[in-house]
Amino acid sequence: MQRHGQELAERRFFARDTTVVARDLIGAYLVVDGTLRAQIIETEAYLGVTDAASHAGRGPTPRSAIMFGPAGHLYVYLSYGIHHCANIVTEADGTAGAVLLRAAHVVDGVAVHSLCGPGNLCRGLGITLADKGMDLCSDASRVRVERRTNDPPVIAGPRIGISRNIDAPLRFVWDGHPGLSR
DNA sequence: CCGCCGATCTTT
DNA sequence: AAGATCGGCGGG
Repeated sequence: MQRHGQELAERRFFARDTTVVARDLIGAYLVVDGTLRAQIIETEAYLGVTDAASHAGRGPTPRSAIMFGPAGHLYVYLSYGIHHCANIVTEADGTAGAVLLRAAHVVDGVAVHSLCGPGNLCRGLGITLADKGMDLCSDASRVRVERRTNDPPVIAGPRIGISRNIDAPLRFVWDGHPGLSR
């Protein structure tokens, strides 16, 4: 695995405004099992009780309670009974928020490829419901986040695949990234 | 308890 | 355009 030397994201990085974190995560690296590196190229922000599209939009439920907890933990849910979707919890403890990881560009030294779509991303990185609640800020966790060292061009737009609160520009994409084909 | 429907993806 | 596939959640 290549050494990049970036700093690992601390809890205070995630414990900020969800929209800001979603934008700042573009270009950051997911490091999985210490062997797989994937640079994030697309995210979406899901807010708290004010966001009808968010799982936290109607207050905490057994599934979404983790979104109200401390930042830096992984919120994973099952989509359409088939796919896993991974989020990173944001905001101060007690305030709901999470960033959905939608696409990443894998750089493992041998094969370089993109994982487009949240289900494909989880599949490619081996993230399942078993990883729900994982603390990304713990040395013991198999998934870590490395902060980016420079700012890629980022475009904001409406989120994808939702039927409520459809206009809010809470989707963030690395503008012009070659791996972003669908 | 029952029924609906989704932060998706693949195939037709 | 539609099917796979199932758990969470809201209504009764």
